[in-house]
Amino acid sequence: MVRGCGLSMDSDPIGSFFLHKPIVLNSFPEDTNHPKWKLSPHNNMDTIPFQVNLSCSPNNHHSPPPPLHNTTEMDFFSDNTNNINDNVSASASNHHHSTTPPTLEFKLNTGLNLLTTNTSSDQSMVDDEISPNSEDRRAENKLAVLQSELERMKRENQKLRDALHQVNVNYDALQMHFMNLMQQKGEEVEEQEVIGGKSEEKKQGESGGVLVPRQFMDLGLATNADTEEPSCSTGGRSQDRSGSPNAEVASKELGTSMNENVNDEGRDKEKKEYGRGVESEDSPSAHAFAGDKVPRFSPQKNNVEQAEATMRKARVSVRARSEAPMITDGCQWRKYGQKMAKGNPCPRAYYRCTMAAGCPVRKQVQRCAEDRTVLNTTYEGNHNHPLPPAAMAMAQTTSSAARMLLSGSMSSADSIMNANLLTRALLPCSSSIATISASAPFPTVTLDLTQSPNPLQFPRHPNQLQIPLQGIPQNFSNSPASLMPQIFGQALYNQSKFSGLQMPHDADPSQFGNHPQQVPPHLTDTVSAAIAADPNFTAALAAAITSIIGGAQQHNNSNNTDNNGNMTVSNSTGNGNITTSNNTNGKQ
DNA sequence: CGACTTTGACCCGCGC
DNA sequence: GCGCGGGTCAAAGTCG
Repeated sequence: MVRGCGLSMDSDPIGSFFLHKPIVLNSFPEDTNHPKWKLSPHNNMDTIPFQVNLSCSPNNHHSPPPPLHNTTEMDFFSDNTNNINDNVSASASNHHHSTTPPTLEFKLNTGLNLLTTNTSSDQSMVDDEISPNSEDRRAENKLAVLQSELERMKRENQKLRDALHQVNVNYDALQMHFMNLMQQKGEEVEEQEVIGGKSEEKKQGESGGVLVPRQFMDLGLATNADTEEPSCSTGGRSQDRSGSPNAEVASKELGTSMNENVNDEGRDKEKKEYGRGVESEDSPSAHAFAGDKVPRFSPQKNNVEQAEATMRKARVSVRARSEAPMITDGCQWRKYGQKMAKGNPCPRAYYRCTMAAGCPVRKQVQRCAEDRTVLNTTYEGNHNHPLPPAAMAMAQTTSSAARMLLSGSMSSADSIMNANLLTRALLPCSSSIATISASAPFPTVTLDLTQSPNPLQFPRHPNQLQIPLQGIPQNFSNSPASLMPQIFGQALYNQSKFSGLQMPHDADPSQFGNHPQQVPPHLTDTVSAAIAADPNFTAALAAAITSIIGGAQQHNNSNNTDNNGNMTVSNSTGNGNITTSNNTNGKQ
């Protein structure tokens, strides 16, 4: 889900991401109790649109929402609000008797002008006790106070920018969430139209299914997604199918028999690559079941399974500079092998995700032969468990982009179309390019986060189209941007979910009957067209990708925000490139 | 003692 | 059929 800001993203996803706390550029003590500082329990659009929950300080991204009226939720107010009266009195007295250094003034809320205006009594007292240079000293004090105030305001401004950035992130995440919900809604309607009462038995199983935490499953479901329904916290739907043990058992049983119709090569290959130890999660039988209950249209069915198999082979590759042996991506990994790969003196390490039993996600880590500082991490598979919250904002926000990008994995025409979509999505804020390759053995998304001033430095396929991203942090090793693989891993799942894009348009609609994740082609085409036609969406998408990565970077890097609230990363010397290589010629 | 890493062996696909 | 390379397994070792 979306990090920080205490935003209630699950409720009122569209209207309420605006700010819970107002941005006020001064911090007079009286403001701390001003109604405009009170958190709005609901997103009241009547409130000033610039309300920001400033609990989203760079160091507080993962903190729970602060309680209402909590004066400490803005750290830069804490100094002023907690002991404001003490500070005022103490400072006032200090300044009557000495030339207090400006450092003490940082804790003084000078909005009261305590040091610059004297009452008649004060003036008389000062005049009685200090030297004739008191006027000069007062002027100096005033100057110091103003300077300190200026500094404080600068800090406040920076924090407000950060908060605004976070709000933008939340907005983008919500927008993506909304898009996903809309797509799923359409999918659901379409499914009902297609299968009619065919799923009655299944629905009974769903109703009695076990509620499985699927808060993040919409993007993170593994290949058992064919029997489980991913959703974006859509409540009932999220538990539909997903937690249904009946459906899962049925899928295994039927899949076993159905699998007999699958070509041996594909089956064996899948079992080899995904079946070991995780048969229940990722068995080809489950996918076989997903297609239909009755074997028919065998060639089309093979196409479906081939598409799904290809999607399961889809990979996400990340190039990043890191001195660490492995980038931190928020997941737990266990090394299960290491090999010397040909053409690279550096060994390739093999890891599998251990965050959940049977998670099929694996990754390979290998240093670049040309540049040992570059770590090449390749992810494969999709998580079958909720991802860390920090990863979910990016996951939800970028999933659609990756989905569009990847949805052309089977069709060169679709590849071009989706590349264009993503390009359109990113170009509004970037001068970058996208890449699509037809020569990779399987669909691969490559995210190049190395500090290459020249995006063409690294070898690419000649038929690649490049989409550099704006604001991708270049120092990847400790950056939450390293969570990007999860995004694309999730997106790969979504891609498989939308593998209907690759299905023949004349395919038997009943094939979708028991494969709720698959959307009939015309629906996804419609959705894609709608997305592509919406400049707001594309702009938001581009901003989301940029700002989320940059926002995550806040933990480790100093970020800057321009006057428009756009995040820039301090080390943005290079370009973050997304390279996708879609196999259009690979074996099917 | 459990989790994790290391590392040699094994399996499989592919090209010749 | 054979060799090569990629990927995985699993026993042994290591670590906290």
